[in-house]
Order: sequence, then structure tokens, then C-alpha cells
Amino acid sequence: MPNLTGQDEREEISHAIPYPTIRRMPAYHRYLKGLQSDGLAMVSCTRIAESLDLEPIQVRKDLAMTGTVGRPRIGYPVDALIGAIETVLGWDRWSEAFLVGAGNLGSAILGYRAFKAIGLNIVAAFDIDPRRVGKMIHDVPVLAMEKLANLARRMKIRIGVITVPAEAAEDAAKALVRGGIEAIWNFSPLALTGLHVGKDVIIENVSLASSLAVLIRRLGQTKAAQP
Amino acid sequence: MPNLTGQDEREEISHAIPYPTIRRMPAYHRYLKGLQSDGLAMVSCTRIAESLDLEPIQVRKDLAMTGTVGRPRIGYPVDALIGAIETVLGWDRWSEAFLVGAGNLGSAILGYRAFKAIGLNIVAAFDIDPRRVGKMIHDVPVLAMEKLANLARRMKIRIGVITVPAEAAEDAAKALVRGGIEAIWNFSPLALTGLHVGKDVIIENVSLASSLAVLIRRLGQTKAAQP
DNA sequence: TAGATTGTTAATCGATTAACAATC
DNA sequence: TAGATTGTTAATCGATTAACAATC
Repeated sequence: MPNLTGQDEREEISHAIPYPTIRRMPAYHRYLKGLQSDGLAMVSCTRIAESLDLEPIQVRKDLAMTGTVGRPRIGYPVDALIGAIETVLGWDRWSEAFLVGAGNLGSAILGYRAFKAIGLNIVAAFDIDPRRVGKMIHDVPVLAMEKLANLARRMKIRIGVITVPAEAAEDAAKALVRGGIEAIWNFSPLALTGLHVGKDVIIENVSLASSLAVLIRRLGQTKAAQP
Repeated sequence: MPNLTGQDEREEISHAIPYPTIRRMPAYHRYLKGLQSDGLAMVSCTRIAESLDLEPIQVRKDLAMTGTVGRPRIGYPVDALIGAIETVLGWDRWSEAFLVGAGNLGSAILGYRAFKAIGLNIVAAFDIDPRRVGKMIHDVPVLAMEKLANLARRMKIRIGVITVPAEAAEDAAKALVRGGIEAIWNFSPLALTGLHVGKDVIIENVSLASSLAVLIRRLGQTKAAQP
């Protein structure tokens, strides 16, 4: 029965790939790139699983989401797989971004060349500290915060990266939103929410504290296990 | 019936808190600290949920894992909750750590004061670049890589932080393992596995690419949804 | 051919969400 | 007291894992 309302039509193109799968995709991509440069044309999920510490069945399920078909006994075509992953993750389309906070962390992100191959192209950095303004960091100019909003609108920037201390995070986010930015990649320890920036802004909080909490927990359990 | 074998006794002290809950704990902690400094004594899960963009029932379940009991109509005691979370996460016991790679990212981590309150105390940094050796970064000395293993054993260091480029990650990990380190917090783009360092070393990979992949995916879906 | 590997359907597992009685 | 909030048991949801036929 056709949907006559036109109201809740969802994009079937997305195939609704689960987020856990999305998160594993970059690791597959990196591994496959290695095989490619070694000249390997085909690879089995067993092999991938072994190298990446995953279950073969999980790799098979994940790869199936990309639409690439493998051949029994032979495996999957490496080149096709790489291309399919890049498409699924949207790495084929460049995403230009602004970065706020040109300190150590910001510089590290700017120098992280891998991002360029991964669909993130940071074209300008911003800082409130006048001593940093005017500099170039890894070929990216550092500009004054006042210029952010107008420039973002003019350049139609969609992604903002926040690498400022917790106290400055909310202001940074608001400046980005004023510039019409649609998604924020937040490295500050303050977890941003819809309350800070409005509901329609996509927020991805990189919580180092969460990651560390898991590490210390696992360490504690090991210790407890051995009397 | 009592377990007479003594073989598969598991530590019941851990209460098997699920990892998703562990990951949310730091956010609760940070929020509660804010309330505490505002002088609030009690807080309801409804309120916490609203501020952190979670469901009240999830907050209730998470807080229950800490063993803190709330009072109907009133809420949970803020001070007790903070203490309970710190205990659950092991933040009461300091964890001394070594860091490998004193570049931009390493400096950012060293300067991230929040970690000190969070159970991670980086006591020394190491680098292969002789120009960096001998310096102090945020009060932490940068030493030569050759000194790592011996010093780690002598100081009984359990945690290693890797902030080197992908090419150097495996060597850094191996140096840490030679020093008897039990857990590795890896910021390099190369996902480390048991194959690199042996099965009994705990590895926590911070994959920025995974996080970015999710962000770009969500951004793409938004775009697709609006025709 | 024999057998390793894929693709798919079903079973399991674990976390999230719902429901509701107990309680302050 | 009335009603908001907790604590707990049950239902739902979604991802992982298992099983196995199809296939090269």
C-alpha cells in the first residue's frame, strides 16, 4: 500500500546501518588500505577478524551492510570494499570544517593528516587569544572569533570542531551555531546537549573521561580477579 | 550450594556494572559536582536526565548501580552520589601513568588538568626525538625512550598512554609492555590488538575516526531527510 | 571433487524502556 | 492528604552470535 500522506517517508537509501557497525568501519578501511598497498586483491572475513580482534561472523555482517558481495571460498574484493566503505561513511564527499580553540589539542587535530583522507577538511581555526590569531598552524590560518559566524555562513560550513577548555565550550558552540553550523564535534570535557545549542544541531561529544573510566574499570577487575 | 573448586569464583564486588553505564558515569559526576558547588544537597533523576539529555529511567538504573539510595519525592543525596561514583570508577585510588609521544596531542593530554581529578596521574613522558627529551611539559619531564622500560618496572607503573603517530604506535606499545605495563590507552589511529602486545594487556583504543564517522553519517542522514 | 567461505535465517544476549507498586 | 519520585519486575528492542544451506 503506497504512502499517500508523504509525511513519514524515510530515506531507504541509508539502509539503516547500525551505529556500532559505523564505528567499526574506519578500522576495516584502514586495514584494507594496508592490504591494498601490499597488492592483495581478495580477503576473507576470517582473516580480517583475526587481525582486528573481532568475530568472523560480525565482520561478515558488517561488510554485508556495504553492499559488497564476496565469493565463497575466495573472500571479498579489497578495492571494492574500500570504495564501498568510503561511500557508506560519506568520505567521498569532502566536509569542510571550522575549528575553535587553537591550543595544544587543536593543533594536534589540525596536524592529524589522516582526517584529510577521511572526509574532514579543516579550513580555518579560531581563537579568543590575540597572540594566536594571525598564525598558521599546519597550513591552517588562525582567525579571530569575531569573524567566525559571518565567514561560516559565507562559506557554507557545516561542521564545527571544538577544542577549547570546558569553561569556553558553550560560548564556542554558540558562536558556531550563529554561523549556521549543523554539526559539532566536541572535544571539550563539557558534554554539550540540545539545551546548549538547540535541538536541531547534531552533537558528537568525544568524552575522554568515558574512555578512561572504562580502562580503569577493566584494570580494577583484573586486579580483583587475581588474589 | 557452595563452590568447592575455588576455580571460577568471580569477584562479586564488581556487581557487573554494564560498560554503557560506566561510560555515562563521568558525565553524572561532572554534573553533580556542579550542583555541589551550587550548594544543592538533593537532586532528582528527572532533573539529571533533562540536563544530560537522557531518559529519567536510565538515570535511575545507572544511579542504582552505585548503591546510593534515593528518597521518593525528594531525590538522591548529591554528596553521597559523587562519592559512590568515584568509588565505582576507581577514582579514589590514583593511577600513575607514563605517556609516550610528547607532541601536540601528548602535550594536550598532559595539560588536561581534569584527568588529575579523575584518577590518572601522568608522572613522566617519553619521546624518541632528542630535541624534546629533557624538557618539562606542564610540569611533567620528557625522558628518552630507552629509560622507559626500566623506570616503569621500578615505579610499578600500570598504565601507559600512547600519543604517537600510527607508524610509531606498535613500537611504543611494545616498549610499554616491556616495562610491565598492564593497560594501554591508545590515541594513535592504529587500533592496537592482542596481536601487537599479547593477550593479557588491556587495550583501550580512542578512535577519533569512529567518532567522526558517526558524526558525518548523522549529518548525511539529516540532509537526505529534507528533500 | 572436497571443503572453506559466504549469505541468510533463527536464537541468544544484554541494554533500554515501560509499568506500577511502594514511599516519602 | 495528594502526588511526585523512587525501586523493581516485566516487556521491548536491537545487536551479536549461532546454525546451516548455498556456492565457488
